[in-house]
Amino acid sequence: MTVRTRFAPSPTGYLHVGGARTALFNWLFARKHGGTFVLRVEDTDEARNTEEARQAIFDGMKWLGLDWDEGPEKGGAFGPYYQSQRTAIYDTWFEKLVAAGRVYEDGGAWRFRFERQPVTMHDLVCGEVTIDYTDESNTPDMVVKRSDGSYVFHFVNVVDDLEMEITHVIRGEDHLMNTPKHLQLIAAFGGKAPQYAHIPLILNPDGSKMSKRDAGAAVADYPRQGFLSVAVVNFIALLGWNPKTEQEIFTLAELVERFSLENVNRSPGRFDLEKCKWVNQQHLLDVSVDDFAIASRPFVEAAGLPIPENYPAVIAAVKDKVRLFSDVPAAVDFLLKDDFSYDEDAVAKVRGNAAAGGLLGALATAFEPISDWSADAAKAALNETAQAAGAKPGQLMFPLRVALSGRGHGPDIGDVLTLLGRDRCVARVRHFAEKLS
RNA sequence: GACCCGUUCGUCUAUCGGUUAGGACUCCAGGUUUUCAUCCUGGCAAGAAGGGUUCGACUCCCUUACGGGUCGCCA
Repeated sequence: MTVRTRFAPSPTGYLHVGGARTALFNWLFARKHGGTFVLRVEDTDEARNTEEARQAIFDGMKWLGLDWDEGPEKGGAFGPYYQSQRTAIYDTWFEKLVAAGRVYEDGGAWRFRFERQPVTMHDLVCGEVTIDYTDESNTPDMVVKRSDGSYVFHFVNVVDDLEMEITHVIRGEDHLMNTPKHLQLIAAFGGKAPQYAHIPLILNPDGSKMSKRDAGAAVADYPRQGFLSVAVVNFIALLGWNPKTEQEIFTLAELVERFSLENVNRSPGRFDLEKCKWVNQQHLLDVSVDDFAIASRPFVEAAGLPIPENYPAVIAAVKDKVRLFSDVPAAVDFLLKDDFSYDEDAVAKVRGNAAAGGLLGALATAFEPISDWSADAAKAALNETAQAAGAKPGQLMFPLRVALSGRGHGPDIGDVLTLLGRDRCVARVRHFAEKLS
């Protein structure tokens, strides 16, 4: 049996992390087993569907790297993949229910008559769960066809999973209580039920349900914030699933190799943006300087900073010090423009050393005549200046850093010296020395 | 309210009856780096509560509490 999974979003809003993770697990499971991953658009709610939402979902999946084998833009033997285009198919399946006497009219709508008995499901994640359908007041017969002739979710979802020969339905736990309904429908059709796996939901940091407007909820925000898609995938994969190793940073291929439904957790997880950023930083370490420069450039431009010719060299100096591409502008601004601001705490720290001003003044003078400027030449000058004043070279490093960058943290001083060039270094050191006095 | 699912450091998690309850993020302290970051070392920090079962329970059972989910002519 070939594995066939599907992701079936309704285009009523942007792709959020919960949906993305559902898509991811389906994708991973299909890839892991050499199966087929289907994308099906559940656009039966005409009032709420929008073209923008549909596009946002496609864009989100593409950004995450979750390519589908069948579905919109791709085709396949089980199309069409928009439910709004499958009415004729639903009509024939509905007739089966009519013929079997399992539906009855109620107020213009058609209800499916449940078998009044306990329904047991064997969920790949939740295990065996039994819901009692004996009491009709708790489980009223469900509407499958609305009075306007359209079909409801439960019906089309089940029909399509059958029609498209879906073998594994991996979906959010919010669907667990729907499953008996679906099982009853499948039984009425005489169909073979897919295997179900209900995965726990993702919560906000405070434990509340994560929904729209919550920080980190929209997948589209991640590229805007400068996340790498592989990092986001890595992070959400580990939220509710664990690979049973202490390794935490994975490539897509490694996730595929290790993924299994048995290791999906049962309890909902909270979304920790800090850890997500850390995961991103770890992945950033593997990005080449050139790729990093290309990816970070839009963020730097958006901040209104000029892009110098030696931009890749600038990036090389800060690459390993940022967690997101969006951190880059603030990390490089002093390298790209002269009117940067000084961090008051760092300046105060330098003022704590009464000799700093004089030393920096002397340093500027020592820098000035260097014709063959380099980090080594500058450092040699720094050592001489310090020795001449009877100070340790190390004492000058921090003041120099603040003089050149305006802050106490940043790239390697040697890199800064090189990138800035002699004249700017002299000017900045002199200016800062005067500022101190 | 009824019905389902769940509950290990603040967060993500390991443990599948016997462990000093391990790792990661965050935070703190040292070390390395003449500077910053990386990195290394160390530290803080957990089995919701109460009953059982057992020689022995985080692990199995029950109850309670708490959290989440579902109860639509939404999906």
